[in-house]
Amino acid sequence: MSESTYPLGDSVLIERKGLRDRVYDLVLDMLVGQAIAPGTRLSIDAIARDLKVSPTPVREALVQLERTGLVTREPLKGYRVAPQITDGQLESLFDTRIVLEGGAAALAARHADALVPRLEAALAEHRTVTATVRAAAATDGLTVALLRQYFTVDWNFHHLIFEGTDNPFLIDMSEAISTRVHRMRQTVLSGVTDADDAVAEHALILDAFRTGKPDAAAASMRDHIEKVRFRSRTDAHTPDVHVH
Amino acid sequence: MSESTYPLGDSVLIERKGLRDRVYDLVLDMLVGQAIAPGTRLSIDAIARDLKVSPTPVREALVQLERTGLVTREPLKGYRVAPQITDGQLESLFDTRIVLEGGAAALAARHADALVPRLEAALAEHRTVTATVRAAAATDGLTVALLRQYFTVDWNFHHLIFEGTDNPFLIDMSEAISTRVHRMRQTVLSGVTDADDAVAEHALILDAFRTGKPDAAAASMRDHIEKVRFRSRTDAHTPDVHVH
DNA sequence: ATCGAAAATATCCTATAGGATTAGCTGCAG
DNA sequence: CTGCAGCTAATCCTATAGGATATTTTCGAT
Repeated sequence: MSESTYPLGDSVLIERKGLRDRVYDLVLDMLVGQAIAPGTRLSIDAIARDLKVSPTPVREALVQLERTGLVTREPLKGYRVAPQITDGQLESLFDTRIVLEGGAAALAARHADALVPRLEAALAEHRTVTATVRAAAATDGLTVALLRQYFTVDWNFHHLIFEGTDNPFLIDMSEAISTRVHRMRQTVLSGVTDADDAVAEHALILDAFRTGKPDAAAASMRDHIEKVRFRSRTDAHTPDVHVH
Repeated sequence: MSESTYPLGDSVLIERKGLRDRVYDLVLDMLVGQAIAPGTRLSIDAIARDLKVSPTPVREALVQLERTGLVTREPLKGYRVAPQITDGQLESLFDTRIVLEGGAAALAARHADALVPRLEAALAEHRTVTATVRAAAATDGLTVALLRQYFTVDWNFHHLIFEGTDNPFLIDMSEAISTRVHRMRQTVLSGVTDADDAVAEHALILDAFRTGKPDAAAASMRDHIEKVRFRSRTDAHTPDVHVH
């Protein structure tokens, strides 16, 4: 038994990617989803009990999480949620983004013809969600889920450019950046007031890609990130927006 | 007890960084040290028996190794040594290095005054080891240890520039690059015939840093890596150099 | 002789138990 | 009331055992 006789074994086939990855996804969602206080202890046994698995896969997932910078580890003392990003680290993060995403834009411009349609679709979705967010903010119906959706479509534009490079190393590094950017947004809470600016700047980047010139694409990207940096600085210490 | 009364407790304090990191270092040395055939299975139990530890720390070390790209993993099938780098991946690696190290050079130029002395020392060491390698090659006394030493001092120059940025994210990414570059050198076996070229180009980079201009530093670094790429292309499929 | 199938081996994956260490709390002295 | 010693409890780390799966070997049929 256990041939392909019973085609309804799909549900168990989905499970066939190891417990480790499922635990990883769940803990990651928990970390980027709801803002958890930095320094909170992440007990291996407690997580294992909650998820009804043994500590071993939890341990492996945390090792993987550690390399993303979301959790920190002290030997013999356990894992903790990484401390809030400092102002200095924020500047370093933007410097890194300018280097990485600027270079990625230049490389992706080689395949501009294949990339432009995707960017257009992503930008259209970005516009739509931005309008929804504005309407919700006006009627005081801004939900956390809607915020997350906005962050996703915003980052999706940047991610497409990384994928456009067709460079596995750069794509891998983009994910390392992604987790940090998400974490930054939890604390800064910007990126909602400047939604229109972001859309406009993304449109400029798209125009640059339409020209097919690598330098233009890189310059527009660097310009965009530099402006995001500036807006983040000013919005850094303003009180949070009210969210339902 | 356990105050600073007994200062001889240092030896046990060295051990106090957990088995996982020690296993990681050992396996990493094994992978970058002696060239292991790609696709070789890395049995968790076998490694655990060899190192006289339980499988758990081995498992964690392999998860960490997986993110460096040195080993691959298939769920329910185990770990293997990552396949040899392909020509396309090699080009991608050089593209990534140009983006990352070019940007790092521009950022490190901010602290050029503190960085230049270190680069001078590293370059001097690079020169010394290069002379030793040349002499050894002439007398047919080229050892693997000497080769490793050369690779180390060569990369040390690049690593200093990353550290000069004082940017934790870029430094972290530099280590991700480092393992790939080491692995590439195992297969390409270049970097020994062009030792003099490398030293000369590093000297040019140092000169650029002396001017303190970020653009000059970045340009010299990109130029260097581009030349390394070109030399790697030509040397890619030449027979191996005889090494004792 | 070659191809296919089935059994045996080795390996991974998960679960549970025990020793060692650390964090938190209670109680007492100053 | 404050500070410190000592104890309790929770946690991490390591080790071992059992079930499930993949790979290899062997045997038999064409």
